[in-house]
Amino acid sequence: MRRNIKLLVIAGSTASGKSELAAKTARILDGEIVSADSVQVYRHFNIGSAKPQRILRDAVPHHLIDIMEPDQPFTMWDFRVAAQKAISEITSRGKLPVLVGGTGLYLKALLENLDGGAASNPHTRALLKSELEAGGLTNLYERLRGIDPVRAQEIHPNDRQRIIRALENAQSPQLSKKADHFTFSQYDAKFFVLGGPRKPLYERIDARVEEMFENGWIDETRAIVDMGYEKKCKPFHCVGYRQIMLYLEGELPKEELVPRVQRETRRYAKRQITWFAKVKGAVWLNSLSAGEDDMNNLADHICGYFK
RNA sequence: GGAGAGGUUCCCGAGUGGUCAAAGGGAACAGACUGUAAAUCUGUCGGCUUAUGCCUUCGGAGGUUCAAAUCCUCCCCUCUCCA
Repeated sequence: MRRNIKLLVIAGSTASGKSELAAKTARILDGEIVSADSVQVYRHFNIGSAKPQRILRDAVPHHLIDIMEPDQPFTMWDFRVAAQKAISEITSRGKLPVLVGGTGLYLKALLENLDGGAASNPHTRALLKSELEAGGLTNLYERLRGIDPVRAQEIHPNDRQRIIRALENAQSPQLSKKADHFTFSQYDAKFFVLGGPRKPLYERIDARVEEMFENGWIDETRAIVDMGYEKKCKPFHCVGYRQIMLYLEGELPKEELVPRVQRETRRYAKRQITWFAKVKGAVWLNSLSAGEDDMNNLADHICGYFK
């Protein structure tokens, strides 16, 4: 099998400067960007997901942004399929695919060809959720132990989300197994992680969150609600939108909103960093020194790997 | 000036003689991660070359006791009410 599709991956935590740097390098290398971001796929969630600015998007083609409505489910599997498609289109044009994003699982699903098990089934999931409410988590966990003790071993008894998924998977008929899963990656990816010292990163996050609120994040959220989307829609549950929803419902005082979102964003960044720290062969670059010249240098540095 | 209430480990807050390095929550730090992943979950959280061990800690200084965050004395500070 071919393993020759070259890929540039630029990962990193929120506010690490991925989008900007990716656009720069993509322009130099004649590439197109494929976003690996679980929230940017959703339309209308613009400010809070820090979608790349218009200027960047006009300068370089971006894929997998604004492809879903807020009430549509989108999973790591959907990402893998969509990204593979986008990548093959890009390469067929003779361009370099530049994966950019902070969603570690998505990147992994694509790069390592995770097979993911049975397709998620809204019906069984709903059933399991009602069972959870009726019988408690422990019962579900015990059941999982009976059906798939190996998987149960890997999951913590408190992890309701994974327990439900594991049961959903275990209870599904085998036919749902994907036939086309690869045993090795078809991609030859060069993986970069943007970041830097924790302190400046956190300062940057705090400042950016504040800026987002100044840019009308609350109004944007309210507008999406007014469009008729229910709060159970997935993107409403991510960092920031979630807290804004609480505020709009009167559950969170206004003066606590911004600090709260800043804190959650910092935590999110930490989780991302923890995730990327495990990626083998990744090259870490300090992107926090901020200056325009520094960014250009970084871009040149990255491009050096593709000559 | 008088009457009450209170000062506990980074914060909030339990604890009124031993089972207390001290519940619980928060914050912080670290980690996990195969179809919700910006999600979900876990661990650590006074110090010590890591121990059924030692040392330091519950406003301060003394005292009682085999033993005190817990009892007594004095002092300092905070809050509420009355003047």
